[in-house]
Amino acid sequence: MVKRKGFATIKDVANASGFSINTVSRALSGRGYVKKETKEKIMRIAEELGYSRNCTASALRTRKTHLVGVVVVDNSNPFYAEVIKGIEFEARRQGYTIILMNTDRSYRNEQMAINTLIQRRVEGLIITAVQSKIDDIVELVEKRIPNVIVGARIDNVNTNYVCSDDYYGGYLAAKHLLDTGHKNILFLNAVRYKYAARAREEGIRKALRESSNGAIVDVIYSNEGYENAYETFEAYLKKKKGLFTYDSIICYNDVYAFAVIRILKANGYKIPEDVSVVGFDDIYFSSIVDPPLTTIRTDKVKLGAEAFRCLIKNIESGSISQIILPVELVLRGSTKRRIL
Amino acid sequence: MVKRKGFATIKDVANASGFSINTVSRALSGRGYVKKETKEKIMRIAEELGYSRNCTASALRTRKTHLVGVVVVDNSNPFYAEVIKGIEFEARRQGYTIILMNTDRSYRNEQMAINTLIQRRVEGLIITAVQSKIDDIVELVEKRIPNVIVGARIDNVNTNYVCSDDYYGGYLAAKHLLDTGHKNILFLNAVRYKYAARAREEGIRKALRESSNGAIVDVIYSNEGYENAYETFEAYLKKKKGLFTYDSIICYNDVYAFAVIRILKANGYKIPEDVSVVGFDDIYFSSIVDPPLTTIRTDKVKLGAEAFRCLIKNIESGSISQIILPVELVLRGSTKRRIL
DNA sequence: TTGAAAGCGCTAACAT
DNA sequence: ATGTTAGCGCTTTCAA
Repeated sequence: MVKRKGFATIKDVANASGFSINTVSRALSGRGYVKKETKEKIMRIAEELGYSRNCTASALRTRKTHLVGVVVVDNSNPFYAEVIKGIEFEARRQGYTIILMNTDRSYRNEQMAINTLIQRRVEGLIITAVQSKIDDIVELVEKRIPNVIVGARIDNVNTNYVCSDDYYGGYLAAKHLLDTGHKNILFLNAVRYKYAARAREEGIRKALRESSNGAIVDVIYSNEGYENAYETFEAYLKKKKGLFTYDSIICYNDVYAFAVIRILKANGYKIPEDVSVVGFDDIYFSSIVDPPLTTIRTDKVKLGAEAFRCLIKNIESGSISQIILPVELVLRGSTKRRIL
Repeated sequence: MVKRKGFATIKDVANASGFSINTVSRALSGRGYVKKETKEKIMRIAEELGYSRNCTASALRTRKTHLVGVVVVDNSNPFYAEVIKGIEFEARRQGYTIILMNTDRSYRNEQMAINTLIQRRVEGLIITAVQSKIDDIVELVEKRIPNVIVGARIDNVNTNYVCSDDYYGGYLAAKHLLDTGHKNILFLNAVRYKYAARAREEGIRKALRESSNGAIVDVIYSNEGYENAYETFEAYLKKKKGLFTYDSIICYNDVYAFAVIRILKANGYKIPEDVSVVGFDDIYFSSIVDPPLTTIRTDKVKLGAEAFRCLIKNIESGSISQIILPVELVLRGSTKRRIL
């Protein structure tokens, strides 16, 4: 504690204990042989001096930062928030630490974030952003920087991904509505360049093809976020002069569903008596709102934890994992049990 | 790109360009004089070689990691999520990067997190956890590790904090109810060791003292989280045999309010006709639920951004900031406009 | 079982 | 305007 500034170093501990720097290093880092007594003495003195291992230094030497970069659009989005929770939990469990960066939906920010993280020598990246272009991912793969994409399949690039079974989710949502007698479905989808948007739509169409009871589905598209969904659906209703001819709506995600329910209620429609509403994701609040939302659940925390595990596997063995997690239909109050 | 592994270093760039390591360093880091042409040439070659600055190395040398540690209970909690968003945004703007760690409400995890972050030589810590004991904070101050507490005042320790005006928030909430004719208020508070819980309760009591119209307030306490609040309030109602004699409830936060509304509805009470409900925080979903929640708003993103700025100020000048951000009453559908 | 020496990639003095 | 040298704190051969 005599040094002018900062923490004691192994050198300080070496001087104070009479052993060499090397011996101290081995004692404190745990690798290499050190006599038990020696080790104990060194540990004690380190404690006394307030020694704290300098990760920066050891990372430089060993080329292992035990750091993982996490890039998301917005950490406060309830979906991403839970994914991050899963990543952080698993990372901590395995002795890693995560650096979090938001992109605020800007492609440029995404690039800068990736760059920053590489300069910090993270051992890998978990990315949930992927703004339209996949060039950056290709570049990561070329640079041999381990990475995992969360929430989307990227079939033309050979890299890791973890996503939920969006296709089957769409299928389940539509099937439920059809099975309970709904005939006119509106799908308020996200914009089409998103993988999940396409997959969910296809799943829905499949269910319709199978049912062959004359039911129909129409699709409209909205940018993401409550506000955008709200605007889109409100404009749609206005165009139709408030006349809503569908008996059910599937929404791209739960937040879209909240917007839709709000607007429908404001226009005098009862949920689910007049219109059944199905969401996607089952975010935390979906069970709390009134009526509780019927939705396609996907385990977001698991999505994150799984993504981290893939990353580590990729770092350690170079193997590529492409994982699709199961989804399930959660029946709640926003859909009618049976029509007629 | 000839090296067996990893990125090109300034040494590689030096060799390839014919300049010395030092010149390359100055050219690429931007500090120190370099002739314009030289700089351009070096930049070009660095680009060609796929050079990427190694932050680990420069951090070791300069003792500046430009890293900030963020410790929260749970990043997926909507309140903390927005605080984190504010921190991350401001940090990124100022060239810093954040390391995120959850404590899962465990004091032990909190200690381990702080330890890990110190070993990584973060330049400061932003902590929103503070599980009962403040010993850790005291220790940080003693170790001269800059830190900012978010969401609580710690008066007996001389360190930075940023919180919202909980006392006035409580006052506002109660005053609103009293002004609109409510006479019997129940306050579903969090456990008392939380600073915010005590402050809000005191604010409420102040409003009652001022009004002197015979109104009363009773207080019950619940651990945090939707589930806990749900259980507590349900048990309370059951004890009262479903008979609820209050005309209004103030809840420790919005999530508590959601639980309360859910239970009251289930017991046949109409909100706000039978019971007015006020929350705290104004999290994102409070405007979306039905009825939209009257609540005391605090700018959570700003809370985070402000916390980061305090931290930097503390790092750079050693000055201590203790900031209390204003709150405001947001009137929505969960409270009656006037009784009688 | 311990120590000496070299070096990870970078920057800061100091010299030229 | 550029180069030389030393060293941040740690780990890793290689010796002893």
